[in-house]
Amino acid sequence: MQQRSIVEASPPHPLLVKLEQHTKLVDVDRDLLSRMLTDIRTFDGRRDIIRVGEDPEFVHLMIEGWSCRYSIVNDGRRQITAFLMPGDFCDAHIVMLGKMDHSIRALGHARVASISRDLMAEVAERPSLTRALWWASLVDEGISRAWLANIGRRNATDRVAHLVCELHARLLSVGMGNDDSFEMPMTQEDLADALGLTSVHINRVLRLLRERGLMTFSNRTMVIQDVEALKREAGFDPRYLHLN
Amino acid sequence: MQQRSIVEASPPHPLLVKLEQHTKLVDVDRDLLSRMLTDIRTFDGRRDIIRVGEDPEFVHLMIEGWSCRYSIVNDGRRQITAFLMPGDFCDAHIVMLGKMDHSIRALGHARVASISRDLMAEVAERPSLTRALWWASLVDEGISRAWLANIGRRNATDRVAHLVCELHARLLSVGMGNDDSFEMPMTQEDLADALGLTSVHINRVLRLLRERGLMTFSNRTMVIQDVEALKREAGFDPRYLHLN
DNA sequence: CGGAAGATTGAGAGTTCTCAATGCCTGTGG
DNA sequence: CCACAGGCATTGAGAACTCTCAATCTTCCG
Repeated sequence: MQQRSIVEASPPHPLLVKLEQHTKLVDVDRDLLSRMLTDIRTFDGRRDIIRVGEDPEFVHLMIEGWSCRYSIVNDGRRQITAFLMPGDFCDAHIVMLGKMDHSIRALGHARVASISRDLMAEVAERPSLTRALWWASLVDEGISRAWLANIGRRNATDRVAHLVCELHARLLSVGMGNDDSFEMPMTQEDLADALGLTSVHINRVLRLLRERGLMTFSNRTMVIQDVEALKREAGFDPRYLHLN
Repeated sequence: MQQRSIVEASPPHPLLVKLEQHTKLVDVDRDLLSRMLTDIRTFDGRRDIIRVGEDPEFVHLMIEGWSCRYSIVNDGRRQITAFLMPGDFCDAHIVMLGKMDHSIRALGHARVASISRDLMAEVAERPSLTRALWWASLVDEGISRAWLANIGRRNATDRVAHLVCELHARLLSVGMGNDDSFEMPMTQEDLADALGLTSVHINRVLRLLRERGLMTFSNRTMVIQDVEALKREAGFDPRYLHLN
């Protein structure tokens, strides 16, 4: 019972919060999910979790901290195509596709669960979980499309604002972060590589947003001073996140 | 046998070619797939097949011609997030996600199959088909990431070159197009909206590529004069398409 | 304390955009 | 069969946004 109370005292795991938004899970499902969280590895800043071309033995799931998907284009420049936070799968697709077509790297301190293919097969037996994971994968696809619109059709300031709104909404949806601030281990260069800009320009844009009283980013902490104004600036419409 | 020879004379359906690349299908599967192709609607240029916010009764599948996914950002500008060709599903995800978070529009003359939810449920009963459709959806996700890298980290010329290489490879993979040319109903404005550029700039880039002897686009026909040089220019690495 | 990574700022260059005019092609109605 | 309208393509000129290069400052960590 002590164990139980400790469990109840700590907030529910982001993965659970996320999946239960749209799928009713029963105890069998929860047990299976908790077995996914047993084999956990720690990565410290800027180390690759998986590299392009690999066919990893395990499926990886973010437990704590952040990571990013990225690709290197031919001239050596990097594009970050997703930020992953607790509850996000790194490579559920690898079961189908074989080799990774991009890499995944930890940002700051991160803990990642390794899930054996056998266990994933067990998960696939349960329709409720299959549906839940499929749903999560489709939301990721929606996020990817939203990033395309962001990079393709917004100026630098609005891109930053939009990304911040998204990360804030996603954190809240897994029971993390705070009404008006959150921790974010990215460097300005990471933001640049995610938004199709340079770190120098990101720096100027952050200053502008700070001067306009919209948000402040320093010491790995994002403080949103005026949530509504920031959303308005970014043209942020959260429907693509398919939250409840 | 006459029937047979007619079937053999006409090229196999793009959807079959696509799915059989990675999944062994049996006759039951093929029958089911052919039942998906019975209810076909025709769309003529620039008409929406599905609109953002809708929860369509049918799932849509491209049979002939092209369409695009697109979103409108707050200031009215458009971002195309995917080009769909025969064999591509428009909205398989709608079964899970509910409302559309983007719209889909026909480009030029297009024929689209409407598939009832009942039939989709039947499809979902067959693991081979489920796997095949899931695989297709994951490839779409990979394409989306490749577009992010393209828009975020390549200059205008290389973006156009990369897109052309991709469309060419995808057409070949479903048994369409030609070794060095293909039909493409997009306007220069469509290309611009897909690549995060303006139509004026697309025009200049097309001229440049033409003058350099790499490719020519006119009268809705793309002619690739030097395939290898174009791939080199674009830094095109087709692994993200997961072809065999 | 020293070194390395990251943040900040300035100045000038470059790519892409905007605005605007013109040309081309196609389908339609007289 | 021709004139015309509308959509699309093409070109020029100047403006705007973002990049590059480079120096300096700050923070973090061993």
